[in-house]
Amino acid sequence: MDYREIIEIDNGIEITGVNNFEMDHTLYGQCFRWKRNDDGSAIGIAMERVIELDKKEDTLRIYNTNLEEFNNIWLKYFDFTRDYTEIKKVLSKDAVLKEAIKFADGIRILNQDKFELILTFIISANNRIPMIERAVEKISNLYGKEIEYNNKKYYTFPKIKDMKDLSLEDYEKLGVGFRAKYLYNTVRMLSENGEEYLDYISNLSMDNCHKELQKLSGVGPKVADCIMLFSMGKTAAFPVDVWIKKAMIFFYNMEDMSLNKIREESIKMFGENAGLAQQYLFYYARENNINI
DNA sequence: GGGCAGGTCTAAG
DNA sequence: CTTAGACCTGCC
Repeated sequence: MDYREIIEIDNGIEITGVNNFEMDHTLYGQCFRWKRNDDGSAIGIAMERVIELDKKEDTLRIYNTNLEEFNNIWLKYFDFTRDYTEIKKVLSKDAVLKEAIKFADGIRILNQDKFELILTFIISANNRIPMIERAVEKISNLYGKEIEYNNKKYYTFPKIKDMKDLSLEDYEKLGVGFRAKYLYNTVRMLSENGEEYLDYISNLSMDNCHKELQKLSGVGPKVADCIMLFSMGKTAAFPVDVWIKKAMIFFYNMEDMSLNKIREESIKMFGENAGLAQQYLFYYARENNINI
């Protein structure tokens, strides 16, 4: 268990005895809708809600929520049903991971909305984070639901039904460049496949899920792995991007082989928690700006 | 100004 | 099944 007790406070909840969670390690790599304040606290729009996070020592406060909502939504979203101490113990048998974990020991996997993950990570392909954030915000402002918090307006990420009738021109106005047609095709396909389709996919085996997701326009092996890891609870998924490729070659002396082979080898090495290993390694590699 | 960014698509061997 | 090239856009 990665926390001790949860109590309701004024306009929120307080979780004490929090282990294995640092906001800086978790919020900004997997999601594009968290904003960091200067004091380290954060505000984010997720699961059709706005919440604020503030952590001091091992006490985490979540504002604009309550106990019931925490149990129904945020418990799963922040992956508090998983025991990271145990996972880290297993992964630490690997010397490289032991170091990487020391460096980013507060990583958790966020269990996000599937549709949001698909669209935002299609946009992420060969793109920069500020541009991705801008596009995701634009989509939300245009097609999401307006919600108010502290006299300010926020916009949730839309549902499939909110976007199913958009034209290609609508997508081109988002400033996503060549990815506009990917989004257009994917939303149409998801809409045609019906509401249950994404739940159906998420229940498939690793390999079948990975293959099925790549039928979506703009979804290749890397984005498919991100979707599986960040929204479908598939912790064995191992997204291979340029940084992870560098890391596997640099730290594990892997040959400079194809991305798919690096993926296969890594999943073989790290097993059911390969995705968590990927997160530690990604953070480690990127923060240290390793070069080969 | 050319190069590049959390890859994917397409065409061709 | 594997692999080069092109690709929007904005910032260095």
